[in-house]
Amino acid sequence: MNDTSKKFRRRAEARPDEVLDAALAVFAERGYAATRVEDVAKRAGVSKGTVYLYFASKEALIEGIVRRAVAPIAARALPDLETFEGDPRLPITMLLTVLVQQLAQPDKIAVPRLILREVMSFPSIAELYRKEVLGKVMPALIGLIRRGVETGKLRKVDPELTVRSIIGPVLAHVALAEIFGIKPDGDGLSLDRLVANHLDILFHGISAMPPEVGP
Amino acid sequence: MNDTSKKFRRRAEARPDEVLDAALAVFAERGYAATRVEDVAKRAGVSKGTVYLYFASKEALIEGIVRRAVAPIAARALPDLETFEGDPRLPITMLLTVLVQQLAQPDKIAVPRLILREVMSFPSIAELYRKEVLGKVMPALIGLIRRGVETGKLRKVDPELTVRSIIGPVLAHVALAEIFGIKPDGDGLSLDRLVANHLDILFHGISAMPPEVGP
DNA sequence: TGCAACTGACTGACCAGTCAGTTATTAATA
DNA sequence: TATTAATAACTGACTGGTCAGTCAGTTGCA
Repeated sequence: MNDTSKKFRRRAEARPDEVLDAALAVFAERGYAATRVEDVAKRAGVSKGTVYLYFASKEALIEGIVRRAVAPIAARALPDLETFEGDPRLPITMLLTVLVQQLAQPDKIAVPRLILREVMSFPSIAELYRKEVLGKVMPALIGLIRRGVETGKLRKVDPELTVRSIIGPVLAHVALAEIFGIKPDGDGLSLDRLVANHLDILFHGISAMPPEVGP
Repeated sequence: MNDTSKKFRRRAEARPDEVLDAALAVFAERGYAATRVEDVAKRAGVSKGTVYLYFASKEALIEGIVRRAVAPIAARALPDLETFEGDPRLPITMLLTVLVQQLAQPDKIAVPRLILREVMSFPSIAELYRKEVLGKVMPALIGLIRRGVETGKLRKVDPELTVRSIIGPVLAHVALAEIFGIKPDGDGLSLDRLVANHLDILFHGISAMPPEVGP
C-alpha cells in the first residue's frame, strides 16, 4: 500500500512537496495573482486548511517553489567554472549549452517562466535568486573572464560588463519569446541556433574586416 | 488667470494628461497593484469619480501611460535605420547610444521601469509594446544586418538572431540593475561603459587570436 | 483512547467601479 | 452690470464581489 492510497498520513513528509507541485502547476497555468489558494489545495487533493498547515501564506508557496528549484543550481556546474584554467571559451560554451538544454525541456522551463512572470511582484524572490544564483554564477564568470584576459587568451575586455554580453542574448531571446511571443522563423529548437550564432559573434565579432573600426 | 487656479474647467483637455502624470508617479512609487485609484486621484488633485470620467478602468491608466510614452518612439530614429546603406556598425552604435542616453535620464526611465515591472501582468501592454516598438525596431534592425551581410560589410550571421546579440547585453544590464540591484563597481553612468564594452565585443569578438576556434 | 492530520464554513479587510447629488462656469436675459 | 438658467465638471459615500487566512470541529490511524 503506497502513500497516496491512504487518505491521511501521520508525519506526512511528502505533503509540502505535493503542495508545491500543485502550486507550480496552477501558477504556471493562470499566474499567481489569479490563483486562489483553494485552487492549489484542490489540485493537490487536499483542503485549503492543509495548505496553511504547511505554508504560512500564499507568498510562501511561490517562495518554496523557487527555493526548491534554485537550490541545486549552485552545486551543479559552478566548481568547474571557478577553477577552470584553460581556454575560457570552452566553459562559456558549456555553460550556455547546458542552460539552453534546460530551457528547452518543457517541464524544466516552468520555474524560470514563473520567476520571469512574478519576480517584479516579489522582492523576496528577486533576493533569493540574486543570492543563490546570480551571486554565485556571476562572480565565477567574472573570474573566468578576468583570468582569460590576464593570460592573454581573451582581448582586454571589462570582465564585469562582459558578463552581460555573454548572458544578454539568451535573456533577450527568452524574453522576446515568453513575454512578447516573438520567435525566429524556424521556431523548433531555435535556442540551439541562437547559441551557435551568439557564440560565433561573441568569439569573433560581427565585423568582416580584421579589427579596424573605431576612432 | 491660468487653468490650474480654477477649480473646474470646461472642456478640461488637460485633465487626462494630469491624471496620467499622477498615475505614473504613484505607480512608480508603489507599483500598480498596491496603488488604489483614489491614490491616483489624490495625487492629481481630483476625486476618484473624475478619474473614471476620463479613464474607463484602472487598467486603462497604465495603458494610457504606456501608449503616450511609446507613440513618439517609432517616429524618432526609425527612418534613418530603415534606409541606411553604409556601414551598419554606425547606426547600431547610434541606436544604442541614443537608447542609453534615454535610460540615463531619471525622469525618462520611469516608464521603461514601469513596463518592466508590470508587463507580465498586462497582456495588453505587452501587445502594445510588441506592436508599436518591437514590431518596428526589430524588422528595421534585421534589414540593416541583412544588407550588411549581403554587401560583405558583416560576416555571415543570422540577422534575426543577431538582433538578440545587439540588444541583449543592454537588456541584461538594465534587468540586473532594476530587478536585482546588481550594478558594476563604478555605478555612475556605467551604461556608457557598458555600451563601449559591448560594441567592442560585438564588432571584434572577445577572442585574442584571429578567427580560429573550431567546432 | 489519544492525537495527528485534515476539513471547509466563516470572517474581516480590501477596493474597483457607480451614481445621485453638488459646484463652478458660461450664456442668455433683464 | 446683475440675475438666472442650463449644463459641464466634479464629488465621495456606497455597493458588490473577491479571497487570504482562521479555527472549531471531524476523521482515521496507532
